[in-house]
Amino acid sequence: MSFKLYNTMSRTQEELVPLKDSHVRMYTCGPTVYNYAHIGNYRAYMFEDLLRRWLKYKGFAVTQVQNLTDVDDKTIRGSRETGLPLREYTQKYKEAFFEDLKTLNIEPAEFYPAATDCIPEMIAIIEKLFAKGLAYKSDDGSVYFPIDKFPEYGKLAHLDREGMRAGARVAQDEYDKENAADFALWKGYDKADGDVVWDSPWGKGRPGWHIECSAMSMKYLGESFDLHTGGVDNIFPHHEDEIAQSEGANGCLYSKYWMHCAHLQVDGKKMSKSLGNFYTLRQVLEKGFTGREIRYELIGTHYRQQLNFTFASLTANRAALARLDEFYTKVQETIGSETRSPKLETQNSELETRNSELETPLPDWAQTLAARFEEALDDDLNIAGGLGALFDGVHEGNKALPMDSKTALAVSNLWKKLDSVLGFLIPPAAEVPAELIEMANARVAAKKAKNFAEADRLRDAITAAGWTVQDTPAGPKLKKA
RNA sequence: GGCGCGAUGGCCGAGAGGUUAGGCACGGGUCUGCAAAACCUGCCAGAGCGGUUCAAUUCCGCUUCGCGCCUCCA
Repeated sequence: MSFKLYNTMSRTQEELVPLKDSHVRMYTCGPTVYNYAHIGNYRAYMFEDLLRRWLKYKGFAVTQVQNLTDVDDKTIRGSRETGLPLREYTQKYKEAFFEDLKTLNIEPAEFYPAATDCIPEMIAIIEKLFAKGLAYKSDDGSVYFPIDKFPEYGKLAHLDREGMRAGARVAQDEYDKENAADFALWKGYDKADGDVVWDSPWGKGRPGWHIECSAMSMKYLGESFDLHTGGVDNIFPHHEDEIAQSEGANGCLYSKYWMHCAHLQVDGKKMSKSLGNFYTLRQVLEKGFTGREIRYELIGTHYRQQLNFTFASLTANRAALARLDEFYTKVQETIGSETRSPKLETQNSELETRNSELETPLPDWAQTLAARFEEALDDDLNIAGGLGALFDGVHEGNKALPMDSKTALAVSNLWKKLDSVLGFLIPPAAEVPAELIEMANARVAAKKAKNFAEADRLRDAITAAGWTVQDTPAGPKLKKA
């Protein structure tokens, strides 16, 4: 089955066919590193993560570039307010961004170029545009792109220039531009920029916002690449302007497909500081939720649908994850129970090798799960359909327990395969403190002696320590509550 | 004003022109010292009004409501 995606450019679903072989080159708009990124930012990065993981699952080679915007109004303001040099100021937030990606188990892209490292490439594009008459310099030293000279301007956003008038907040006091809608390629030096300044053939200044993405994508992916993604808000003007600059300069197609992620809302409202519903990832973690739980929340709604983020659903997701973990743990125990020996690890990996050699077939229910999952994800990343298949599979899998160890191993391998897409399926190994194990064992002894009061007391103590104990045929099982 | 998206059960959220989505929560049962988990089972749907059709929650139109973009916000 082929992967179908919704292309913003055509406003229809299309089959993904890379420009070259089975190699997908994708560019994803990254963070502006002026602050800790908020959960809305991560919703978009999560969508891109699911996309890249699905492409790899489908057998495509993926080269992903995600930029770091480290020079713009906000980073400059932050750097001036804190009295730190721009590079030093943004460094902190760059590092925080990478930490957050780890927390959410987002796979790293192949390249994370910073805007300030690609200034020469940006200048080169602007020079090309000058040569083609697609750039002009204004009196204040800025360089603009004349959109009237690019007839296809508006093709992505489906904006016709006539409709852009009434009601739109087009700044009328932007002097120096030939047309109010022309956008800046280069911003002439302003005193407010302090020491944030570069030389260029047309004078001192700094790059415009849009040009950085054109420069960085071209540098790593070539003049034409396969897939460009971002938040819906980027469609206009950012991506429209990227197309104008890039196609204007190169005279060839910029990106074959465009995918855009809808916004996240909190409690049904647009997230904003004034409404008090604005959260960085770190703030949600501080409320006691794990990266894995937040990942589940952010990935679980189709990317083109607004995601309503609530703490209630985050809590509900915890129970759903526990259900998945319960099943996975039982499967692991089944594998372990028939390979009990001091060299458990070795045996397991041997078994695993043997399994792949012999290709122990998956039971019917697991094959159905995999097929339904793939069908759903192939349909423009229908994650809800995929999760439905997963939970149906868990239901059937629970019924199929106990299973023999070879089957369990095959199921376990399927789980690992699916986890390469979902990134939350394999539960984190929890280290059980020794004294809790002792308490659990003491409780078993108390139960044998029919001293149920003592057994309950021990269970309460374990609960108070933040764990739960379950009685299973294989003995007591401790889980983090 | 222009462009676009959406409205499903207590909550979250899919697919399909006639056949169980799924998750969370809740009710009953099996198992268990009691629990937990698991299993069985129940429960509650598709904004409103028209139209097409043998049949629509699913297609079309209108209305209402919500949301996004319209110059640097993912």
